[in-house]
Parts: sequence; C-alpha cells; structure tokens
Amino acid sequence: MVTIRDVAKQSGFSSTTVSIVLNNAPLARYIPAVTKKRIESTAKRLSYRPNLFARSLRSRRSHTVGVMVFDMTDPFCTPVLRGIENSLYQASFLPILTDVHNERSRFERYLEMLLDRRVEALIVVANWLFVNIDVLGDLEKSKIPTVMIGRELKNNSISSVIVDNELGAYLGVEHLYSLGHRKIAFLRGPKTLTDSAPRWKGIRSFAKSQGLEIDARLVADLPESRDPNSSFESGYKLTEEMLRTRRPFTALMAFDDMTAFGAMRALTMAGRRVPEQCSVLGFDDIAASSLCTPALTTVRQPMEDMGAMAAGIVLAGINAMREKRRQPATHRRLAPQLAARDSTREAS
Amino acid sequence: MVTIRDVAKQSGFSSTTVSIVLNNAPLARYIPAVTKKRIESTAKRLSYRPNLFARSLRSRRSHTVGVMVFDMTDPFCTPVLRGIENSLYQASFLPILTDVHNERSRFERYLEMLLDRRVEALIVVANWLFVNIDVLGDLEKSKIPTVMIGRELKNNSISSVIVDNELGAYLGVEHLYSLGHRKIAFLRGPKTLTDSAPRWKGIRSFAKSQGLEIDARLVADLPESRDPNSSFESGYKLTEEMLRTRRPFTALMAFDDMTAFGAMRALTMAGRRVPEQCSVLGFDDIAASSLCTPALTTVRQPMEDMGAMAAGIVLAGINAMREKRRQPATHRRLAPQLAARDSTREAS
DNA sequence: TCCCGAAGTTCGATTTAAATG
DNA sequence: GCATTTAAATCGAACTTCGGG
Repeated sequence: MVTIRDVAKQSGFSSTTVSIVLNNAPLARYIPAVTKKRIESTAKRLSYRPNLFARSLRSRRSHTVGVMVFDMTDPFCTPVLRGIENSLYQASFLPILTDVHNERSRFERYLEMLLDRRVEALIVVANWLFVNIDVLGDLEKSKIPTVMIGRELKNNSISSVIVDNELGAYLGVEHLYSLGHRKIAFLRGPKTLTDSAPRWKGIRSFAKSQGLEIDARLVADLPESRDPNSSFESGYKLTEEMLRTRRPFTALMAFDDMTAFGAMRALTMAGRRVPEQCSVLGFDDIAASSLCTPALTTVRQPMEDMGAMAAGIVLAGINAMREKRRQPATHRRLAPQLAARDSTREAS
Repeated sequence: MVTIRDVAKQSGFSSTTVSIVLNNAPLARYIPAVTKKRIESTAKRLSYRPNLFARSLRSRRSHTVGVMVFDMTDPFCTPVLRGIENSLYQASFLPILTDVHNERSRFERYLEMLLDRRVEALIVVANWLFVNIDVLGDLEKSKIPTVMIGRELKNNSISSVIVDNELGAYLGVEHLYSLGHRKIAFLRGPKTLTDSAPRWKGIRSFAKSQGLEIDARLVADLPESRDPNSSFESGYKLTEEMLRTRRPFTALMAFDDMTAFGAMRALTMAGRRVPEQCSVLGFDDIAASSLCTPALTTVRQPMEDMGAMAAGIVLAGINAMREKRRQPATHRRLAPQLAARDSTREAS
C-alpha cells in the first residue's frame, strides 16, 4: 500500500504538507498553487488512498451508522432500508446492517459489536417489536444519536419516527364507511404490540364521530407472536372462525396487510368473493399488496420516507455532537395515506 | 475511554503483558495463571474494550464484508441478505450494506468506499443485472475474495452462486405437463438478462424430450428494463395482448413471480379464473407468492441458502488469504425446487 | 508579521527484541 | 537456557509547534 510518506517522498515535500494539501485543511491557504498541484498529481499518479484506520484512530470518527433491524423478513423493512441507505449515501456515510432476529441476546451482541466499531449513530427498525423486549435502557447508554423507527417514544434521548397509526386506522374505516359499509369486521393487532392500541383508537374515534356501531362479535385479536409473517396464518384462522359464526359483515379491516392476505384467502376459500361480497382493507402497503389480485386497498405507511427521515435525524445528531451542541431527541409522526385499490368497493 | 495502558497501570503490569493475556497470544503460555487472572479482572472492572481502529491499523483487518445489492427493492434481495447476515454473524463479521440502484456511477463510488474501508471480501447480489453494466473488471482489481449471487461466471477470480435456471424451468414445464397442459403460453425474460436464456433452454429441453409442442404465437418476451418490479406491468400487458389474439392456452409460465402476478391480474380482468380456466406458474418464490390468493405455484430459488453459501465462500477465501493459500474461485449452482401451490391444476 | 514547510507527537493496540532472575 | 516481563518500534494519518526567509 502506498502511504502518505510515499507521496511525500515522491513529491519532495513532507508528509505534513501532503496531509494539509490533500485534506484541504485551513493551513492550505498558505500553500502555493504549484506545491498543491505537484502534490496532488503525484498522489494521483501513485493512486494514493488514505488509510481510514489511521485516520479514524486519530479523528475518532468512523463515518458509519449502525442499523439494527428486528426482523429482516418483515416486508416492512426493505423500503425503510432503502430510505436509510439513500440518505446516508448523500452524506458519505455507510450503514452496517444487523438483523436481531427478535432475540435479546442477539441484540446485545450486535449492539456491542457496533459500539466497538464506533458507529456514529444507531438506527433501530423496530416495527414488530413487543414491549417485553426492553432495549431502550441499553440503547440509551450508548451516548450516540439513536432513532427508533416504528415505535412511539416520549423518551428525550432517543428519537423516533413512526406513522400516525391512529390517523391511519381512522382513514381506513372512513374509507369503508364512505363506501356504505356498516357491518364491518375487525382483526385487531396483538395486545402486546404497540401499534395495536392506537389503530384501534382511531377506529373507535371514527365510529363515535359517525355513529358507526361496532359489533363486539365481529372483533377478534391476533395472538402474540415473534414472527411478523405469522399474522397471515392468524388472519386466515380468525376470519374462518368469524365466518363460521354466520354473523354477517360486508367488509373486513385487518390489522396489517399480512393479516389482510390471510383474511382474503379465508374468504375466498369460503366462497365469498373479494371485493364483490366482502371488502378487505389492510395496513402498511407492503410490496405484495399492489401485486396480488385483487390489489389490496390499504393504509400506506411512507416507509422509504421514514427511513430517510430517521437517517436525517441521526445525521443531524452527529453534526450536533461534533459542534458540541446538545441536540434534544426529535419525535416525528408521519401521516399515512389511503391507497384505494381493488379489494374494496361499495357495499351491496 | 479506557485504554490498554489504563489496564496496565491498574493491574501493575505492562501493556505488552496485558495485550498478550487478553488476546491469548502464543506467548500467553509463559504467563502464570495468577497474572492472567489479575489482568483479566481489572480489564473487566474497568470494562475495557480494545479500540478497533488501533487494532485494525496494526492488523490490517476490518472484520467487515462489503455487500453490494444492485436493487434493494427487488424482493429477491431480502432473503438473500438474511442468509448473508446469518452466516457472517456466526463468524463475527459485520456486513456493510450498499445499494447500487443499478447505476454504474453509484457502483463505482460504493466500491471505492468499501475498499477504502478495507472490507475483507465482497458479496455482490446481482440478480437483475444486465450484461451491459460491466462491473467484473472493477471487481477483479480489488484482489479480495469476491462472490456474485445470481450471475453465472466462469471467471476464475470471482466466485459465483446461482440457481440452476435450466433445471428450474425444466421442473416448471414438467409440472404443467404432468397436469395435462399441452397448450402453454410462455412469457420469457428480457433478452439481455442473463437468466433468460438458460430458463428458456430448460423449457425447450423438456419440450423436446416429451414431444411437447411450443407454439411460437404463445411466446412473448419481456422488454428490457432497469427495474425488477417493472416485470409486473410487462407481464400484465403481454398477457393481455396474448388473450386478444384468441389463441387458446390452458396454462401460462412466466419468467418470474412478478411477471406471473401481472399475468394473473390480466387473466382475472379478462374473466379467466386462475387456476380453473388457466394455470399460472412463476419462478423465484418471493414473499408475495405464498401470500396471494390463489397462492402462486412457482419454482423456488433457495435464496437464503444462496446468501449463506456466498458468505461461506468469501469467509473461506478470507481464511485462505490469511494463510497465504491461493484459493481458486468456486462456482455453485443450487438446485431449485418446485413449490406446488394453488395457481396450477389439471388441465380441463 | 506573513508565508511556507518540516520535525515531532499523538491516537491505541500489537509485536519484536531483549532484559531480568 | 528457561520462565516471565517489558521497552521500544510499528501501523498511517493528522495536528501542534517551531524555524527560516
């Protein structure tokens, strides 16, 4: 490898001068253009690349951000990751990707590894994260800018980016209601999942405002599970059971898209066509939603934006730290949008 | 931060001894257990963590692997990434994730960044990569173990992991044939995509062996596109056109799942029920395939295995380099499996 | 004082060579 | 010569200090 000393020797200047010139340090003002040119050209000729280990050792900076995903297989992750990546790229930061597999031990191990590598910030994608996995304490200790995506926090040392679940659910029922649906079945999220409560609240809030009656016998809860993909199975089973009760409903609002897919399968198997005989509504707008037929009407989370925003937040935090400013945690709640597609239509 | 010198001072030994003990270096044989114990306990007491920048500077190792994805939004990527992550985790390596967005300039920039960080190997996920983006040359120059996933190579400095496209396509038609289908429509991949040719070859090979006739009017090619998700639209349009010709077919074999989804949509819109009136077969088995209704019958690529295998290959390459062995590139071609689901059934 | 450049120190860990009894 | 320990050199860049014109 060619070092700064090689460039110094070849160009006839000292390594100090080379360093100043190549980094365009403040002192470079005083260095004559000829010198600069000579140094730059020999650097290029030798195709010199500074050793980042040495540089990082000195500067204590890694230009790296740790990204912790709680379950990579969750289709929610992919667009979020792209948003993060894109944002970091603009700032010449690189992400180190870790997948915690929803295991506490793995989380701890990875956190330690990332901190050892002096990542300058942490982005945690914790959408399908249960309250009982308490990781906030560990995260706070790290003292580097940290943001959680998909988990509401009032914490003032960890930032958060979430979708407005309440608003989303509100928009969802509103859509069904405006299509004339009055007998709506609801598949709520697992009780221990933090998204579940606000979404239900949004539904109740709309129901109250419009005098929509919610039949308790048309409400079911997904069981707790570590696996985001399990909600397909659960959605299928709960819908099957609900159909067996013979209690009529013209629309079904699922906790998320995965659940909605399960519900659609169950309805189809039972001979009820979607959307002709029953409308189905999801939440998230994962990739599969626009692909399947009928395309799923759903409440769209701006996942890529959320990733980009999270990256933006920690990047700002990094800059603040560099300038020794104290940056308070920021909490963003992004508005979802209804993506009206083919799985919903007027109640008949 | 607490350094090795702090541990040395506190424990009463020199930093040399501390280093030897904590790393369990060869010389540690000569160090009495008491000394070791004292050093280890003070290290723990001070919660000493070695500075990886310093260590890497000395050892020239980063314990990091660069992962370059050509398009993160391709649903193929997610399971592959999980396979990679899991394999690296076992070996205490960390992945740096980059998304090239199918842009040459971005590829070059990222490659440079990764090399600057002294990643010890490179894993390139190049499934939806067109031949005209020639990146092999750049990759070869890097001199570190490199593997490409999803692109066949005979190169002997870059390894490769691919699925057996020919076999997969063979299994696919075979499945349709065994269900009694004789009039099969084919949606082939874009000509410039490397996977297209072998898949078509597998189809022809089966057709020849069983005397299945392929009607050229039931064969269409996807147009070239940078975007893997575009094949949905293309699949939709091509199927629509094919239906308009009124040329009968009882089954449709798509280039990949995304294309198959487009085809299913077109069929449904045209009033042809899947699978009752037309069977549909995909290729890949992306997440959406088992979710939609009817669940898509498809040729399953072992994506997670492919990721894990790729990681295994470069890890072996890293070890070989350390021991100064010359490791030839390895080329693996994994067998796909038919995932028979609900979008195919007996020809009526 | 201003401009230009160099010598030497620092970052923190590893390793070589060597010094003790 | 052996067991035990360590001073000093090294990795490569960046910054502080200083000197000459």
